[in-house]
Amino acid sequence: MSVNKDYNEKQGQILTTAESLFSEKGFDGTSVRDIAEKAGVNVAMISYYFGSKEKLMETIFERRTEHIRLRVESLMKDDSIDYIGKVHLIIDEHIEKAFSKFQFYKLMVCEQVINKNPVILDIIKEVKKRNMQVITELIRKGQEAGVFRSDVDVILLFSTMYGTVSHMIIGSDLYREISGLTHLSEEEYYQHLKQLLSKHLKQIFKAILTHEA
Amino acid sequence: MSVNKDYNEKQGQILTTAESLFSEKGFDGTSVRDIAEKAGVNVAMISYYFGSKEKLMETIFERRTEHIRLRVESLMKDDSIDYIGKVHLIIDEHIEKAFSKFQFYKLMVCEQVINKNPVILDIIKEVKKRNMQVITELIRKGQEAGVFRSDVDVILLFSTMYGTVSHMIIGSDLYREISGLTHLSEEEYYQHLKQLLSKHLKQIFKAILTHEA
Amino acid sequence: MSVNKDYNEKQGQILTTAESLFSEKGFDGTSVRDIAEKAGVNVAMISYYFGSKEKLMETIFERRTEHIRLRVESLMKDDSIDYIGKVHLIIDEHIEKAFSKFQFYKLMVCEQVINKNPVILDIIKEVKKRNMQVITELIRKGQEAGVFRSDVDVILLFSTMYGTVSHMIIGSDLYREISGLTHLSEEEYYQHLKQLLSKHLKQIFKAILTHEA
Amino acid sequence: MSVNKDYNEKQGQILTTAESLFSEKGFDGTSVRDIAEKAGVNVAMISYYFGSKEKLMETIFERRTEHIRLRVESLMKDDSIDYIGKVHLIIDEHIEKAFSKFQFYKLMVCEQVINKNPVILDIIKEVKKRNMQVITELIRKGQEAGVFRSDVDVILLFSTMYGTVSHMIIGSDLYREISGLTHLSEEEYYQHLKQLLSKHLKQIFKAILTHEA
DNA sequence: CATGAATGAGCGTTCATTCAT
DNA sequence: TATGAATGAACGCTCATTCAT
Repeated sequence: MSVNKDYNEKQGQILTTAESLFSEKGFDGTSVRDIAEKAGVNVAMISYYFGSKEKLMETIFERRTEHIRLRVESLMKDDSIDYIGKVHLIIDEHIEKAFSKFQFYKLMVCEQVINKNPVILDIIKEVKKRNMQVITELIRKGQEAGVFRSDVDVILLFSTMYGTVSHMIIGSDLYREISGLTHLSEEEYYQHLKQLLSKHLKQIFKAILTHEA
Repeated sequence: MSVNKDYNEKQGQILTTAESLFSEKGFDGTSVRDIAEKAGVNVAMISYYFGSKEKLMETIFERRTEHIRLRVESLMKDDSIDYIGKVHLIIDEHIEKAFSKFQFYKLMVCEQVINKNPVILDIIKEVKKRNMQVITELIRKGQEAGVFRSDVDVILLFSTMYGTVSHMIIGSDLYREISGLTHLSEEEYYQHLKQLLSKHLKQIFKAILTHEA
Repeated sequence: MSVNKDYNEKQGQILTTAESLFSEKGFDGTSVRDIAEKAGVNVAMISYYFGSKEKLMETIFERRTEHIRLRVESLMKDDSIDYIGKVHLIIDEHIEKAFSKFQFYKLMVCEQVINKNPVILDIIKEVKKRNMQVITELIRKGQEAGVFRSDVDVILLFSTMYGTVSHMIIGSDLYREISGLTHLSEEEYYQHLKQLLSKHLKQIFKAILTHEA
Repeated sequence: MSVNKDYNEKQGQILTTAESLFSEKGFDGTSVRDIAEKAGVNVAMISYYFGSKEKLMETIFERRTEHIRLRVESLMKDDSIDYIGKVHLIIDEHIEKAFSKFQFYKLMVCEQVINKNPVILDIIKEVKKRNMQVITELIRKGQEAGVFRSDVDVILLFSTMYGTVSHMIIGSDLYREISGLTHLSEEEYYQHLKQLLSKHLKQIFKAILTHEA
């Protein structure tokens, strides 16, 4: 099922380093020398292993595709969880994934904006479609069960979930400053954010999906 | 009141072209020769007018600062509009601004991610703080009037507004495809999106701000 | 007799500023913008007044030609001064001229090395030949009078005079440091140097020109 | 003992070519493309090997430092050579070194004038101090032995040696023309000059250092 | 299998100069 | 007469990539 190849230690090192640097300085703002140096490998090794800088970027996305994909499918079928509970699962999984690989999520946002590389764009589109299908299906069932309202725009709901989380991650520095939480470590502040976001999004989803407030 | 200088025709041409290219290909992915060629000016003219590529970018942001800033302040004082009405004004103004300068909004998202240039980051932070203050003030008054709930997190609300709109603009291609609206022109699709977003965000704000659904 | 044109105030300002900058940073290391800015004139004015940066340099040399030229000719004919006295006059005049326009002398040294501009080289050659003729003539007369030795190489003598003085001017910083005279102002140190050089060169000339020590 | 690194063939080729071009056209008057073309290497190779144009210049000076340094130290201790003989050794060694690397000596003169690069200036100062110490020590011993006069200014003597030789090298074209020796090759003329300079400087040193003429 | 050496292409910038006014 | 605006050319340098070993 997985398209992920196995990467040896050096390849993994390069991928992780590149992901980090691309996310911090952008694709064009990062040189292969930067990556090679920080990853402790030879410059030529990047072309050698991945073919080119572009292919390296694509490999980063391929490697993380698995991660972006919502994994709640099996739980969806679990009848012991109600529809709102399943929505909560989705929200929490998304938040968890986004914050655990926040550098990659930043990178993904930029790549969508710049959309220079069609391969990457396809990967992003594919996984987004996939995730939307999961949600669409859940909402459809909820609607059939009479739990969810019939006039729900999944795209908008999806955008709010992705958009709000992305925006918080991207602007976390500013919001930490405004919140006066500069005394927290990044890790602590992220834990705090995750809780806030979870509650916030659940409130929004409930309001939009259900008949009552 | 405005800090904007006046730009002559060529300067304006360069600024608009650069904004467009930076937004499409990123700052580092755009060369000054790209800009010069597309703007129909000499390469040297960019340094001549703006000092450097970086300064050009900063000038783009300075020029648009005015635009990003919410201008509803005066309407806020208009007693003939109720609190929810004022919230709607804010939402619609933000959507209108974002879509009318969508390239700049994309650029702004990427610059926040990459955050290489502190001058630009400061501009973004400043205007975001400013806009949040407007909203905070309105909500505070609404709370005093007993119209709005007391447990409102403005940052989260703000992030949802900005994040949802940004996300729709960034992913508009994908969502147009999924919606099956590829027959619409970009302009027509954007009009459609704006309406959807307006309704969507108003629903969310109402749910979060007010006591009833 | 003089080929010097009259320069208006701005032209003089440009010439003096350029002479100083060329001497400090070299011809190619100085931009016309540097000169214009420091001289407080428009950039275009340099081309306007002097035709080009090269012509400006040539004009600097033309203006100073008069200054480099030894002016002892009339004194040479004064029978009340003996031959050694006349040699002393030459030495002191050269030292005085070199130190009073030390920036130009530095510039002259560099231009001889770089010898890119034939016009300037010609100017230098002409005035050097002229000055050597004065000395040659004096020495010839001194030889005829039996005061000076017959085996004198004027070129070598000339080189020692010019070379020693140039070298002291060029390396004055180092020599001031070595001499432990850093407490003196440049002006004071130059006065000191001039006296030392005068005595030193007179000693050398006497040794080489005359029969006794 | 030597701080000189070993330079491979291409590095040596670049260094020699650059030294020649810098000496002929000045540092700022020489482009890295000039050097690369004349040295038969790629432009990028200069940055690749030396880091920058400036560093290349510094490397040229580092490479020649060894050469400038007077190497008579061992001979100084040879008791079979008298003090005047040792002075002659110094003079001849200096002349030999200067003429064998005359391009570098020209370069050194210009760099002292322009003194833009402190690294290079330090190298020059260091080696000059070093060489002056050698001479100072010799003269001191000669004075103790009663051979040399007590009132000797080493700086002036040093300046005369360096200055005269430099001046002859810089103005060799003019002096060859005046001497009517244009039929000689540069090599032949230099041999001739070296002999003249040797005799001339020895005569000067003798006059200044010793009690008799 | 891995890499140091090397390179053509392109980068952002500065240059001396021109020209319309 | 004097100058702000503008420019083609060249600058030093970095880039991703190739290739012999």
